[in-house]
Amino acid sequence: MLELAILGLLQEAPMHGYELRKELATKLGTLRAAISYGTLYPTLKRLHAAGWISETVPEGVVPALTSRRGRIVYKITAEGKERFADLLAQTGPETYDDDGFGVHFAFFARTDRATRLRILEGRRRRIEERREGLREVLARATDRLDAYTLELQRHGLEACEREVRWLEELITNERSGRSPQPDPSPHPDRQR
Amino acid sequence: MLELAILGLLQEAPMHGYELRKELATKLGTLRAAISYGTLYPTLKRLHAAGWISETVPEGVVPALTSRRGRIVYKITAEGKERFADLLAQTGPETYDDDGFGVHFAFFARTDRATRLRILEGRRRRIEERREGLREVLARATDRLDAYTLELQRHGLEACEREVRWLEELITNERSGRSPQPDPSPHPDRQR
DNA sequence: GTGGCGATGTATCGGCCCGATACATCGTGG
DNA sequence: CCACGATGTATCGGGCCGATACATCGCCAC
Repeated sequence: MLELAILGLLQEAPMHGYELRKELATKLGTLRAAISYGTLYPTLKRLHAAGWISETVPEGVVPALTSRRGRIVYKITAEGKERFADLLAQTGPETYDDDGFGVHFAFFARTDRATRLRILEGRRRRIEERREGLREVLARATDRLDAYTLELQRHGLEACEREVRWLEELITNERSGRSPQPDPSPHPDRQR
Repeated sequence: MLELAILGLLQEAPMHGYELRKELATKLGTLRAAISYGTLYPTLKRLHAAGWISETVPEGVVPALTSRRGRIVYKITAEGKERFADLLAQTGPETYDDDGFGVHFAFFARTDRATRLRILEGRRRRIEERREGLREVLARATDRLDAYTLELQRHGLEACEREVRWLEELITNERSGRSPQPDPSPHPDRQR
């Protein structure tokens, strides 16, 4: 999952670890807590070993002057781009859980409409199941559970209902073409 | 975190693993996906090693007849109850993240009012910070992010605002004593 | 009656990810 | 001139997950 997110961000621009972590945090918003370095660096090593990203130590225009030391800039490779496309297109069950869906959604601008629809519908189904489970509990176990636990269920149920409505709206928009412009062309690298 | 949840459930009634997992799933509702056995059994071993729960193989009234085999019933010990009380009362930063808060809230019926208030307020603060972060991003980075990413942030922001309102309401109730009856007496063991 | 099948039940393993920790450099302001 | 906060890379122990394996129980179809 993190692999997909990293590849996606590096597709937009090369970056070093610290920067990557911040971009990750803003791009993924609420759906995932800020990634820890204890996760990030090992993952970057893994991606490098797999040949999907390259690690380069940038030596400023004049090495002796601009030597910022340690900074390692990661850049996606051609194989990495293929890998990213594969991950983006696949729609397994893990695509519909909270983390998986969030990451996929964050890169919808690079996903084709058919896949977007499949993911949105899969996610809706998943949330509907969760919602039904909660309704079940609230209907059957009102006496077995204390007031706080019930309140927790009620709040969870409300969140599910709201998310389903949100997904419905997104699906409708996708179908009617009123969706946000996907901009399928690669992002121009941002200046840094 | 899982430790707290297990101890809490076993405080209500002795159980074997399978049952525990189901109770865990309903009690914790949305806030935590169903716990995996790959987590549950090692954790139970850990709790047993620490002396907080006991493992017993129940031999039916007449062993040869009712032998259901393997089933291991876990029961909380006196030390376990102390441990549970300690965990319930402590309010570190991990008490305010999604998982931690959910588990603590689920056992609010066994928590004293002062602690409940502290936790609710800590949680509110945490969510308010998250909310401010999202507002920041939405205000400053509208041009840097694509429409889908923005929609994700917007949706996250809405969820934060709603959760803050929910917490406000709970806090008000706690302060005015209109909160759900805490029922501080130990649950009568359910028949099984 | 028996044979399969879904629910019940215990258990392990590889691997992802986290929090804590350590350490070095840079820019700024006291 | 030096202290401190932001920037930056890296490791380690441990919690938790999904996949997998395997055994039993109750029931229904054949």
